Amino acid sequence: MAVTMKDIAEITGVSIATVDRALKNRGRINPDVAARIRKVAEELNYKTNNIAKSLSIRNRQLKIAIVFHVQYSSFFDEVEKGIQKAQKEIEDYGITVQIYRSKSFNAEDQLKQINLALSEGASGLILVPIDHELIINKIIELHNSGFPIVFLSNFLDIVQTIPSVRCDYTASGRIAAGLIRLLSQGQGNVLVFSNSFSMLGHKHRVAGFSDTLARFCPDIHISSIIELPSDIIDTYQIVYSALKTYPCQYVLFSGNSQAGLKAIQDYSGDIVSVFYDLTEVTKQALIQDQISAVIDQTPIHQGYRAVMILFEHLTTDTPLSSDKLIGCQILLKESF
Amino acid sequence: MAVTMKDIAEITGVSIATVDRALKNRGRINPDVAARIRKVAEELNYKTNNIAKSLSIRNRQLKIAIVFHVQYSSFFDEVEKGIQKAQKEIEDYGITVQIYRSKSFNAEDQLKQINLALSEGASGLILVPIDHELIINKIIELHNSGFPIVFLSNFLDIVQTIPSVRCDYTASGRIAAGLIRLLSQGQGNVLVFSNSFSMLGHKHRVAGFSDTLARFCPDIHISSIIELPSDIIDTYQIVYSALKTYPCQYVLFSGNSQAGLKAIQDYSGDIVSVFYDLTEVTKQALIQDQISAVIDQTPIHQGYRAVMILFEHLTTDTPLSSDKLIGCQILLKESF
DNA sequence: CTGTTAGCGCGTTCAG
DNA sequence: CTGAACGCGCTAACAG
Repeated sequence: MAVTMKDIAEITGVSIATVDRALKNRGRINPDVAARIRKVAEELNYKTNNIAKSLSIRNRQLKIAIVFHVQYSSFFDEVEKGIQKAQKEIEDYGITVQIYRSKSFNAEDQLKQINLALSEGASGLILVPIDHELIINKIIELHNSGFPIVFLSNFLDIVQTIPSVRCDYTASGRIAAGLIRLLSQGQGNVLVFSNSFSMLGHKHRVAGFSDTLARFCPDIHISSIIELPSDIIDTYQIVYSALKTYPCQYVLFSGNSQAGLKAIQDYSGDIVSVFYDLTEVTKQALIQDQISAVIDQTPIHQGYRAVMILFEHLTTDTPLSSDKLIGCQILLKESF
Repeated sequence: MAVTMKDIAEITGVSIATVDRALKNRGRINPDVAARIRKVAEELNYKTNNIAKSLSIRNRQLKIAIVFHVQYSSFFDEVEKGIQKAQKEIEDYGITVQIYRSKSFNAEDQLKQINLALSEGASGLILVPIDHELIINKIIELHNSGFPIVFLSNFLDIVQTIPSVRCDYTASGRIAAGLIRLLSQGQGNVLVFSNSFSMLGHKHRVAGFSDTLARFCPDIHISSIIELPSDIIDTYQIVYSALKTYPCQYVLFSGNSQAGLKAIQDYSGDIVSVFYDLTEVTKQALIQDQISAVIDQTPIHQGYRAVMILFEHLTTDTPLSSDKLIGCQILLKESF
């Protein structure tokens, strides 16, 4: 049996409340008896029982707010599934989870959503931060006041002390390089498409890709790196013309996969491609041999982890510290 | 706020104890009031709060016993890490976890360990079952008496109603086929090594592999399928001589990786290989380009899930039903 | 500075 | 057949 506060109270001959004060540093206690209690607790290896604790603190009405940076995205739709899974697991603890969505990449609106969440009693924030002064300032303000924040899928290198639950972007770039290596037998030209570099992770990913290629495959050349917009039509046109401009046998694609896929098909060259992110579109393309591999960032897992980390922090005394990097997965048509 | 038994008691004008009897079918209750209570509970969407429940039932001293089929294996060493992770998560619920190990593939000893576990008060059993009459009979006996059992990493097709937490073996075979397809450009001979077919999963895996190859890659031929013993020296010799006997460019290997790797190196042909299971040995081989890819069955995850499933069953009223298939992962040297 | 008490939601006696 | 009362381990408000 694990040792309880009651045990310690009996041993030290004080009341449970005093043990509580000593162990949780709630002040108003004689330093000597506090020290004695702490010593006994240490010796007996006392650990607070978090499930009992949570039962008791449920009247605090803890609330986790999640603020997205867009109204909709297929990726964040999956993230949300993970959030819901976590929500179910923690609802018995009396903790509420609510999602707020800002207009796409609109910093002012995201700020508004953050404030809304706060006014609605959020006790912690999970945020897909837009890289903008307004947001950064707000984050710093909250963070300095001790308000718990967790970044999700994205991060800001300005605020290093806030943990971020996201894909290991560099690793996902490396793995893409590995796949291109296998597919190409070490020779040829790759054309790289990436979505917005205003999302820091995408920069890291491309860097991971090109560094690894340079290291292991000196005979594979990157014919160009093209940054993609969020608009689907624009994406199509940019991809299509890039394919004409930069001849290549291989494509690494991250962006709107529907547009990318269509452009590659319309171009009708002999192209072997690796896409990021599993969606119905990429899955079907994989199965139909239009894509050779998909690298998935397991968005469900990301959403789940983010909520659970904040939950643990709010409910126990786990500090919110380092980034939680989520591994990514290689998928082939045989994976289904 | 979620609705509690107290709420229902107040609404229906009975005591909490009566609500309890009605909702948990504990008998000794007037059918009419029971029906009324159940109706209200239904309407209010009452769900029992499992964390409160667990606090209350902790004096039952629930104990999860895990019985392995070997004393040691690198794979089950990883499985154990997952078990320990789960153990930490559930210790606040007052649940004990204990591991028993039988002598390698020794059914009599495994039976002894099972009985030991039971005599030491196990309330549920996680088992890596040895495919032997002694074990099967014991399992059936326990299962029929309603004792909760979960299979781990292995399964027996005789006892279909016992859930099994394990790799999706067929899928892992398919994925191997996919990797060989990519590596070979669809042409060549593969030599397949598998560990004992007395473990049912291995049969399924090879079937998944050859079926998929036949379907997608008619020009890749399986030169032979070799069953491997557990002894490391024997493995080495069998692999070595198989390589001489069956010329091939590709190898799919599941077994003692140290022996397999050494045999392939000593043979010194030009062989591209895919290995199952990530260990320090296969990881290093991957990094040093001796192996092209590793398919990992995420043993940690398996151990973790098995414990959590049994935990949930014991602590809530989740039925123990269908198999939980764990996906496997493709690893390249760029994955590290 | 310290102890008593109530309560979180549920399970379980023990009276009635 | 039903209800009051206690306990699981911890927090918190209130006396003292």
